[in-house]
Amino acid sequence: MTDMKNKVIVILGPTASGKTSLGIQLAKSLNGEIISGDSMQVYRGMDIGTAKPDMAEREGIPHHLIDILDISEKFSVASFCDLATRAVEDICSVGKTPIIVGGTGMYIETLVSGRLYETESADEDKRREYERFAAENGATALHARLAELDPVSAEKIHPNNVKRVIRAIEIAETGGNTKSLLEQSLKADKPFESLMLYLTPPDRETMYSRINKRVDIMMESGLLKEVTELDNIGLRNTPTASQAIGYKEFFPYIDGEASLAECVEKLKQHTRNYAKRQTTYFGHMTGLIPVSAGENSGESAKRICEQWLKTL
RNA sequence: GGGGGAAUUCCCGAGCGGCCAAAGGGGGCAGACUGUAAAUCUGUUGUCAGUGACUUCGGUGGUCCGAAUCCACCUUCCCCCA
Repeated sequence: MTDMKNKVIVILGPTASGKTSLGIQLAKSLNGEIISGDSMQVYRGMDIGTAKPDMAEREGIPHHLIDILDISEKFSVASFCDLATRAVEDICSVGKTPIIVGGTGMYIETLVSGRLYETESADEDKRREYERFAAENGATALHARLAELDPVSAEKIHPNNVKRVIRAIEIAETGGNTKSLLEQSLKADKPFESLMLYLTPPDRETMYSRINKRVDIMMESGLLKEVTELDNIGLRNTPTASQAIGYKEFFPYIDGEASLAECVEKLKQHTRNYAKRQTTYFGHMTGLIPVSAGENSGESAKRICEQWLKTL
């Protein structure tokens, strides 16, 4: 018997597609535990806006990677992969099935493929310096610097995408290697076997109206209060949490620069845009098993999972 | 009742005789994505058998080789004086 890899089930899909409840359903019937694959649910206090399942909804199923950070803390793919990998091991070690549920495509793809490589972590001061450089001399000038250090990456990254340009420069300058070389030499070593269920979105119109409705419900549930309280403790100056959709949209209202209705509208729009971006992202991922969200999506998903878990 | 201003492509908004299917922004649609990813960025957006043709700039009729741009009338809206 060789070293058998752990098996994990992954559920992904755009926002408001029903991932959370499907995950819990599966966890119940497959003796599983949930690992959240979401970049924002990790933050304590961000509940309503991130559509975090509350205790009742969780139905006693243990959830990992939820409420593990203070909003002031930074989160990234790297930390996610780290923590998620550990969670998978823990869950498997007690004979249970890990079920990763989330919509952050990049996090999940990176985790599952095991393709994250080691390199120096980010230097915030350096980043700010580059940002200033780009602001003063133009994005093209910064891109030109990348072209000298790593022409292959420069070719692939659009000059206007300053964030990515900076990251590539960062790698080239600190790692003694370049982003493109790392990408090339990368041998994806999967940390575990995974079955990826993709909750296919309904037609655009339905998806959007579902999103709009969900935002209205969030408002009724006290989203504004949640945002205001978090803003009082510095949300808008946090490195990662401040980016969350469902929060930043209200800053103009809090500052008296826009009406509540306008902010809610923006929030709906951003959520719709986000959902679209997610579907684009999932669209290029391979190995996804489409599951249409519906009444018996739980049943069919369950059957697929059971069968897969039986195989070696 | 008198005087003045405005009507532009899905929306806002430039254009003020040819270089205008019409700037710019928004929205929509499509896409990229390897340590900020709920972020960041790109393309596209009148129609069609698409280096070209055709229909658009409130309506109708004029002027002109030529009009979104000028004139007349009509419709609607806004402002000022009554």
